[in-house]
Amino acid sequence: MKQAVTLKDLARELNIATSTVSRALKDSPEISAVTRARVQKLAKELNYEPNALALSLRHSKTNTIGVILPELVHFFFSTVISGIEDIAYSSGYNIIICQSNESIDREILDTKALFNHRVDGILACVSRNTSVYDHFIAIQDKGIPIVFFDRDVPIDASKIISNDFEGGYNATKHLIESGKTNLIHLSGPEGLMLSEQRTRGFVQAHQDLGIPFNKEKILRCGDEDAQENFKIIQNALQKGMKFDGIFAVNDIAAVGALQALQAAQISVPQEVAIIGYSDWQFSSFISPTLTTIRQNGNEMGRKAAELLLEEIHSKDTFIEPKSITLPTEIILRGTTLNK
Amino acid sequence: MKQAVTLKDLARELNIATSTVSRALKDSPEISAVTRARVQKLAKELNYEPNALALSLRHSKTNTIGVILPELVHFFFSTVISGIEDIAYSSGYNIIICQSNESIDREILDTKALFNHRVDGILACVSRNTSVYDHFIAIQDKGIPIVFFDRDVPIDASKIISNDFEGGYNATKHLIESGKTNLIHLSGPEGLMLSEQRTRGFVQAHQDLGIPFNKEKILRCGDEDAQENFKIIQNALQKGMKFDGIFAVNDIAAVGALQALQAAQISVPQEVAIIGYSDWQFSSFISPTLTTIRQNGNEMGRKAAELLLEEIHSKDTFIEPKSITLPTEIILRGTTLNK
DNA sequence: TTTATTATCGTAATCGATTGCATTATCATA
DNA sequence: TATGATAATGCAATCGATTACGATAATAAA
Repeated sequence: MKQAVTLKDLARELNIATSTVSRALKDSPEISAVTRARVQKLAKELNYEPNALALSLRHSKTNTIGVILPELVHFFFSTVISGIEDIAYSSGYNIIICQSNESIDREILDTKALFNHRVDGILACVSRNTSVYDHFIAIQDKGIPIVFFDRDVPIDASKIISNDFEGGYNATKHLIESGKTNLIHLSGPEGLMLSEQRTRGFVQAHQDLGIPFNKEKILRCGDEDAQENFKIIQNALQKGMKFDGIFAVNDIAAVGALQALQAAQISVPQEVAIIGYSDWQFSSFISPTLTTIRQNGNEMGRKAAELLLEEIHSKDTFIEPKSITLPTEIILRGTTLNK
Repeated sequence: MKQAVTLKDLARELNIATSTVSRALKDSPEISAVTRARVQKLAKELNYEPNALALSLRHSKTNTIGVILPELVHFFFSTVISGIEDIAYSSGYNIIICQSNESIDREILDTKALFNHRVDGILACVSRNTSVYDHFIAIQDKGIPIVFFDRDVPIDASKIISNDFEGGYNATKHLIESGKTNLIHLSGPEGLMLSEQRTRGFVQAHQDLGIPFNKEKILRCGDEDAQENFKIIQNALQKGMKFDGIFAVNDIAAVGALQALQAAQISVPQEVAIIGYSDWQFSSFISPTLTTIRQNGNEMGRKAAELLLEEIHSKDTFIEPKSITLPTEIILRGTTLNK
């Protein structure tokens, strides 16, 4: 096991100063062509690679960005990461990934770890349980730019989120316009702004289109768990609840609902239509195929990374935080009547 | 925007040497209790955090491990990463992730970048197009341990792979034992050892169970693309090919096949049974639910990380490379007859 | 009182690279 | 033959921390 080759090694070998080696390697005109050639030849021979740590320390620049997100095993988030990675890579940045597992404690440790690693910036999607934001503000105060994505936060920073209100609104509107007027909504966890926005869209669409609405139409479904939602719908059916359309806060919940309906011999979409959210990979595989709202995760990741890099590169001059809202797209498939 | 607080800042403020500050912060008995208290108090006040870069440079230890894999948007890989992250986190390590996008060039750059960042070790799943391994060997030679996962490589290093032969064998055996004897196999890309192993299992099961076999039964399906496999099966049907069971190299291919059969009004599993591979999330959602071979990605990630950490911690004393083969599990569902 | 001992803290080298500022050598010009 | 200009290279500080070693002072022992 050899130790890595350093500038000093090259210098010793050639009997010159490390500063000369350093300059020669970057083709500085200060160094004679002969010396430059000798240095570069030896560097190639010994397979010299500069120590990024030393460079980072010297320049106070790591060319690394940190990413904090709630979960890795999640289709949407994986597409976001992929988008981030694309942009980061093509700009010469590496990414350090931390998953908070929806834990605020973990999130706090992650921000600290990323700061200690002196990442040049952070991309974060806060955990579902985050209600204080001091750990992010502390980081910002130390001059590290942060861009938030997917989940909105009450912090003065750039953020890029999906238009969840619009998504919820259009999903609901689509159901209503296809003739369904007695809708229920499987809503996400309380306090998660994103799911509350979708719910708000659900309510607003009712009002705008003159469809009566009451709170009983909202069933809280908590986690992304098909089984749980299966039971919720099964329960509702047993209680004799009447409805002809379901707007689920995500595709997993929609699948649970679909299966409950199928188990109860209720035809989809004829008797009950279903629309999900996020366009998971499986949504075009199941039968009937799932109508859903697509959020472009890759795009979100790319935009977030671009925004962050912009802030990093202009760290000196103050940059006004931007808020970007990405539009959603409705994907019409088999679980709704598409007239 | 404040600059980060350094030891020197604390030292200047208290009018003592940085070495004293350093020792005081780690409760060294060399430092008087009074001084210790003063230092620690100020450190807390100013929110001092040690610069991990400087520490890494000093100790030649970054507490970071690099991960190279072909793709992020992939259920199996995301579970592997999650497993890696679990172990890494609980051991105080961060992970830097690079996706090669199945490109050897990209992979080479990634290994270089990770080396330059002086990661303490690397976990790698080689790209599908990797046939030379110099870039990995170069890294090894510099004393950085590498553990390979999922895809086998002809390198003297620890590796942890799934028993693809067993998986292919059991999948085929299951089909045969459920009464299907005229099977076809949608195989993965040529040269990818993992898919060749599955194919080998397919062939071996035929031999062991006395079922005639010929090469026409193997249809190469290349990528993980439902559409492509839809067409392959559609084509086969149009050509009048006869079969009563399909073993697909992955669940995506299996879904494509399933849809082609459904489009042709062929009942699954009565007329044709299907078994996939990997147990993607959607496989229990589709209809009929997909019988498949489960590989425990999380487990693979955890084991790989554990193996790597072991090598990192005993970097001085030579450690014999280990090869771990993880067993697979067959998940019986609706697309096969389960007697 | 003197020496030994201990408690406490500072000095300086180090990790690997960069870079402003000498320094030396060479050559041309006055 | 000085002298100034220029080319080529070396010295040393720096980034932020650690740590072996040295230094000082106070206290204890002789």
